[in-house]
Amino acid sequence: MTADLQLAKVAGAIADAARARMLCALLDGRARTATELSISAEVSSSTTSAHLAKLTELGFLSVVRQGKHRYFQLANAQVATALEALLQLSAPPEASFSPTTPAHLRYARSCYDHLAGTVAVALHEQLLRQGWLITIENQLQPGNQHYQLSSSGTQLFIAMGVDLQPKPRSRRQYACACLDWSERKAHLGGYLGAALLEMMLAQQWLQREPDDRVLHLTRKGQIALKQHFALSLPERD
Amino acid sequence: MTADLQLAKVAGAIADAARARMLCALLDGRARTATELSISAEVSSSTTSAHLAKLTELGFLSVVRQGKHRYFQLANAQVATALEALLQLSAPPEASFSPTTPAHLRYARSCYDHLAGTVAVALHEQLLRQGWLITIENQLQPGNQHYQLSSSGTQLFIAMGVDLQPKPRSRRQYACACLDWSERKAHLGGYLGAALLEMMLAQQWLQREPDDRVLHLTRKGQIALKQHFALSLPERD
DNA sequence: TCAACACTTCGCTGTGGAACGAACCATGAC
DNA sequence: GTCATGGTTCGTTCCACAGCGAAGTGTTGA
Repeated sequence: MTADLQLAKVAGAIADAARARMLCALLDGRARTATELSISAEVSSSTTSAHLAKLTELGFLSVVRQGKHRYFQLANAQVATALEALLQLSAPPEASFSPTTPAHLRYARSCYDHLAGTVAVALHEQLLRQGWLITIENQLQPGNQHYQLSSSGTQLFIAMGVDLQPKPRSRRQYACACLDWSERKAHLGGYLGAALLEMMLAQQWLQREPDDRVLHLTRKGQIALKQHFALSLPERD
Repeated sequence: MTADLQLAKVAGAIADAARARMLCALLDGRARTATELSISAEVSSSTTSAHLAKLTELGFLSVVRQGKHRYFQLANAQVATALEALLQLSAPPEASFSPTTPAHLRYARSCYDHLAGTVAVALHEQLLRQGWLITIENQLQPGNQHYQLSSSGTQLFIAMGVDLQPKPRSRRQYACACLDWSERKAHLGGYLGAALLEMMLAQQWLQREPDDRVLHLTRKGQIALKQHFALSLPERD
């Protein structure tokens, strides 16, 4: 199939009010059951089933069976970032000088399963600047930026309680640069990015807004970022 | 209107075979007449007219009247990058270790009106590393990375014959970071990026493949990049 | 002024696909 | 076993919209 038809097909998967609502609901990276999604999308369960089948078949979603529930989530970070790109387009083009993304979303949010926004970009920069994260030269994939932890970085992450062991047999990238749409700079993605966010949530550095992908940087988180990463971030909210 | 409905609407603009073909045809940044686009899309002129009206109204395209012709082109680089993001999604997700973008596209291509791909990213890095390009701290738009030429950079660009005067009354960014989808790193966008590409094409450093956004780095271009930017790039093709 | 051309508007047709309810298949609880 | 619950499959309805041709508008150039 030619590229243009593929493009139309992929866009078609998003171009429906119900499916768009489901995808937006999943943008925070959490998994949801079909019923939960049918409520978000405001359609019947049978309709939902058809939509989810379509999205799964096209590679937007992945499914996990658990008992009689089926949990759906975004299949990978690429999907999340493409959705964010499209969301940016809905804002009025060239709208004077005001940034297009709402401030609270721009500051800290979840992108699939890792952290995105101003905070994430600042953190990513600091990790590289301090030599905690090292770029791997990769001949096979010169495009994608890949990282590994330096020995000092490993120490730091262990000290903070980040789980550094990816699940066995996982084919996922260990650590890589992921484009931050609102910031237009990279933040940390891959397994390490996900593990880091998990720790930050567990430790209450960040709090999820219920049913939303906005993340709130707590006072505790601010102090911890300064302490562990020597990163001073302004307050917000 | 809520974000999810906007998302569906924007995706809907792309989710049609004819419109997708038109958008792909415009991805190289060149402007085309309605008739040319109707041929690309393989539909009648009346159908084409309706499609183009829709795309223009939604902010995907901009139009310039010239005599009895109407020239259409992508409205801004954000549109081009969002389209590229979607195109990436059509590739099989997590397809083992092979990069998703075809090699010739990944190496050098036009993204709207400036250069993208491996070459563009390498160039962008070098411009910053050598201090020819300087980051502007911008309080109003902390997200977008903006640049200006240093005095040595200005000299360099003038020596190469790049036109450094933006059109008067242009509200376009002078120079900014633009995300490179295949590389996942930034390249140079904005007015300066466009002027640079224009010079490179005029000087035959790069050649356009007819009716395609693939760019071919010529022998002359390779030598010039080394001479002016101290940038050694491998051959391709 | 008129013919040629580029494009738009209008009216009509046909189809893809989104919606629902009812019936059906699982799984888990009792 | 029986019942409740989560999800899918099927059949049907219905509407949005892409498609076309014919007629209309506007511009150029002879």
